[in-house]
Amino acid sequence: MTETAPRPTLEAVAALAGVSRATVSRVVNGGDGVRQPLAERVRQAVEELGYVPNQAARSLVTRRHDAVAVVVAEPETRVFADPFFALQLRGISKELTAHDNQLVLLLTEGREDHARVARYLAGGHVDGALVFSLHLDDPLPGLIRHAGVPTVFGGRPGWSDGQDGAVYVDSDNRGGARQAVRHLVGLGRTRIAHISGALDQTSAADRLDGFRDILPGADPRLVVESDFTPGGGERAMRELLDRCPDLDAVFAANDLTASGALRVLRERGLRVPDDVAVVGFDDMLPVAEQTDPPLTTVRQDIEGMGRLMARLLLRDLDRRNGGRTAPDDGDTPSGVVLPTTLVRRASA
Amino acid sequence: MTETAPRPTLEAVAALAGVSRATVSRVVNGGDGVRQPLAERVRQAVEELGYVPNQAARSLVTRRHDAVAVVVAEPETRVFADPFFALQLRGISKELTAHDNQLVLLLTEGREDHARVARYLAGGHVDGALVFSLHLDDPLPGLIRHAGVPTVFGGRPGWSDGQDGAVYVDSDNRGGARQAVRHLVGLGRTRIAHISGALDQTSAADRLDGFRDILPGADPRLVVESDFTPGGGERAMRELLDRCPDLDAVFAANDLTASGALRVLRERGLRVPDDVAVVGFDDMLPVAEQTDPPLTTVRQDIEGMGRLMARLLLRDLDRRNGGRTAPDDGDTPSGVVLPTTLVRRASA
DNA sequence: GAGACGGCCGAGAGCGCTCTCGCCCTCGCG
DNA sequence: CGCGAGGGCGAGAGCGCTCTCGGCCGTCTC
Repeated sequence: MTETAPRPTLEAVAALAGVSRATVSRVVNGGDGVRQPLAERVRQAVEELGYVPNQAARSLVTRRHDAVAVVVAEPETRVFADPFFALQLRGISKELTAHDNQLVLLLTEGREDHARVARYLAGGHVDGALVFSLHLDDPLPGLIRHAGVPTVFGGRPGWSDGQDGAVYVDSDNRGGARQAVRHLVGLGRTRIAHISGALDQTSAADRLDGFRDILPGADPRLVVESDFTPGGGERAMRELLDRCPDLDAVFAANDLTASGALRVLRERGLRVPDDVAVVGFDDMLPVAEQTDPPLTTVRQDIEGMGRLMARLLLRDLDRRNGGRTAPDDGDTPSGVVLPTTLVRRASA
Repeated sequence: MTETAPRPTLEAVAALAGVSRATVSRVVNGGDGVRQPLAERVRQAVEELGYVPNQAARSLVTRRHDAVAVVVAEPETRVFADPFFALQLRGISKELTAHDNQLVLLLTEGREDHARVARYLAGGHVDGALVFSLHLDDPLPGLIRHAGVPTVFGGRPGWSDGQDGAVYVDSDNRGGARQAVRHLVGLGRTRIAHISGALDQTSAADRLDGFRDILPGADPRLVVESDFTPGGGERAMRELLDRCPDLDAVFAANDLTASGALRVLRERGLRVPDDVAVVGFDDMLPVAEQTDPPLTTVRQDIEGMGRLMARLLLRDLDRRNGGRTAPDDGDTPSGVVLPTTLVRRASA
């Protein structure tokens, strides 16, 4: 098994088919300008030898790699604790493989990794990058832009360094939050609290903004910043109850936080939704459906976000490449925001 | 920003430093056999031009890619619903980047993807592969072995086609199960049930075997096959209670299953651990710590498994390569099994 | 029927790197 | 002071592919 079978080359195929390398190349890459019978003979030779093009040699001349980096800036373990990231990855993967692109995964653990990633991207090993950077002060987006690699961001990036044209895909966090709060208002709730996520993340900030859109005059004590985790949700819920024992609804920044809040409410003997209505965000199924009671929440299409990111990047890439500079479809928006929907279950 | 800055080549560096390409190459690759001052001059030129080697050109001649594929065979969404896979991936990523290797992620969704993956691996685009294949009847491992790529498996692969020498990393599922059950026995429990995972996965089968090791004469009605999900855990628990209302302990195949079981127990008014003791498996923190009561469970070092897989593969690769055929450290075991530890919390 | 045109195919020049060879220069030793 | 050995460096040959260019032939036009 260890014998290194010397892989057949273009040359070999050409010899077998009795044609030139150029012709084989043409057939392998789409086959334009080669007559039917000849092309067929080449295809047979390819089949017979089990020829697979050497990507390195190809890249060397085409300067394309058909590979895209996915960069996940993750100082915290959090992203791994919920399936959010995995789902996006899946969407990305589907879209990329549908277009014969490879997915190179770069996970960053700390500052020292930033330089490594920047170097890698600048090194031109991949055609583009999909970047997930959650925090406003993250230097990574800046470094990446500087590297000059076509990039699409997952989630609205922070505006910290005035990057105007940054292309990103996000879901409508603000609108989703409005839906949630409006729903609670519609239920007749009047003391509605919000447990936000870490506010150095745009998603958390946007959800808070949505909350404030509907309740501009909300008592500031009804808003607590938390961190998107169940444990954080518990702490925040306790604090809210201490501050305002009479609250009658909670909009949590995500389902995990909501699950923590539910636990505290139960522990304090408060009934959900009778005493306190609870709405989450994400519609993360294993969480939202399994809470007690099942969670009313705002659904976002996570896998769809991933797919869309990949699609935007690929489109950009082949525009630069094959470059039909058609101005009519040239309206790549700098940011695409996906809609959210409210999913009603038992908690509100 | 769109201007394609022509990246500097070895040639350019050589010219600037006033040496030959060969010398620059030597310096870039470790610098043996180049005198100090010259090497320094080269390094400065590299710095000044921002030179980054072209990996494609390099691979073309070295036939190495410094890249490893991670293949996740996942017909089901399940793996994505728990952080298991993400943690392994993280371990793998750390180890690979520490050795300057890239991680190419291949997610497979169905049968048609198998051929694609096999072709990719056989195509020699990567130096090796780390493969996660959960199901016994999965054809992927076979295809991959056939592709002749150095491979390490995550989890003991099924023996379906007598692959003797397959290298794999797994945790001690059987031993861990024994620990769990022994603990329950030590608590004085006598009617101990087991909710297994899907038995076409070796991890589930091994845990069941561990259970039987300790309780060879267990009432067969006390064992129910489930599917590693919370919902499955609920269904299984209901069935167990219907069959044997007098059971006094449950060993669940993983934490997710255990959480479902706990919910049913609470719903039926049974106290944990007073009436029924519950032990899980995995020690998946967001789950195990957040259940009510917190879960006693068997911990496995998931990230460590990932690291180890990567390390074994890399070692194998550079043995084939630099090939110090040292027979003394040549004892690469065909399977490495990592120990598990019992973590006692409140549920048992 | 001749010239022009266009479509197919082959020849050959690289893409940027590594690595083997062999030259030269230096040092050690007789 | 002469000779041999050895280490440092440069020249050059590819790695396997793509792509331009030019030659050939068939077809269309007048």
